[in-house]
Amino acid sequence: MERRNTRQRQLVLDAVRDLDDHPTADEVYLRVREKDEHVSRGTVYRNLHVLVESGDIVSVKVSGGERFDRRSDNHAHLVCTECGSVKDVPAPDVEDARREMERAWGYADVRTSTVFAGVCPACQKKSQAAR
Amino acid sequence: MERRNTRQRQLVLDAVRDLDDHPTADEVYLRVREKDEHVSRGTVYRNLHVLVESGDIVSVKVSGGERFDRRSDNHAHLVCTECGSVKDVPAPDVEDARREMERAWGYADVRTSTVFAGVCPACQKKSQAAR
DNA sequence: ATGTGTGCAAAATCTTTGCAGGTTG
DNA sequence: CAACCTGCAAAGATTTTGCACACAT
Repeated sequence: MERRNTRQRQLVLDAVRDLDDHPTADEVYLRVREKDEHVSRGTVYRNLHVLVESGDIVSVKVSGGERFDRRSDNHAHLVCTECGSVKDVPAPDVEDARREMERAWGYADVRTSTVFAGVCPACQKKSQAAR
Repeated sequence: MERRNTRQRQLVLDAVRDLDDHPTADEVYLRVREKDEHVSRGTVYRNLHVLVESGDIVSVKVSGGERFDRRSDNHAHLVCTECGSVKDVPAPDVEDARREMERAWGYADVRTSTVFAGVCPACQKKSQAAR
């Protein structure tokens, strides 16, 4: 159960922090590889899980798959359903509701994730042009 | 672009509505197969996408993959990070924030998804017992 | 020392797609 | 009949895992 500090784990954490555009697992892998040719995909996946588990990073599920993000309680995500881009936005306050999950249903350690999904301005233009 | 009403599409829609425990694509497939042996996985996946696109059903992304749900604007989801169960809960009001996404960033057709994640009572007991 | 973590590659999942033929409106 | 849609199976994409060795504590 002890958590060790390996170079690879640090590289994965750094990669997620450096890439602040919500990278996919594979993008993290590629970034890590820039620093060290020998790190394997398996290691990156394993460490992403460990880091999410420990709360050092956050996993964001959107259409198109799983993305990772540096920890930050106070933002939500705004994703474009056309191009898949993910944008940080201020989080709405759902603290009351969150507490209610713990109180009313007895869940522990409840975390909140708010995702807004729509069509970004660029993609609106694009689909207009296509018409 | 015309939308046709095929037996298979109806079966998929019915399956999602019948299974009200937020089925995975594969669970929908299995359910459909109970009614008709010959429907293929490809067809189920294709129709799930079509139905999400048209708003007849909703896709819920949680740890562990994509789930589907009958349309229902006024609920959020409470998922257990241990067993993966998904529960419907009343949605917190984030309408102001949602509108702000459209106003401030120019996104169109913005939809909201709120997901709470924690450990359900049953899983809390389990991990206590394991100690 | 000891048990975590790693690299590698294979395996397991899960989802998409090409194609030939069937169906809907 | 002209789109659409389907079944099948193969291909793609993504993630997990077994194993032997390496390394942090």
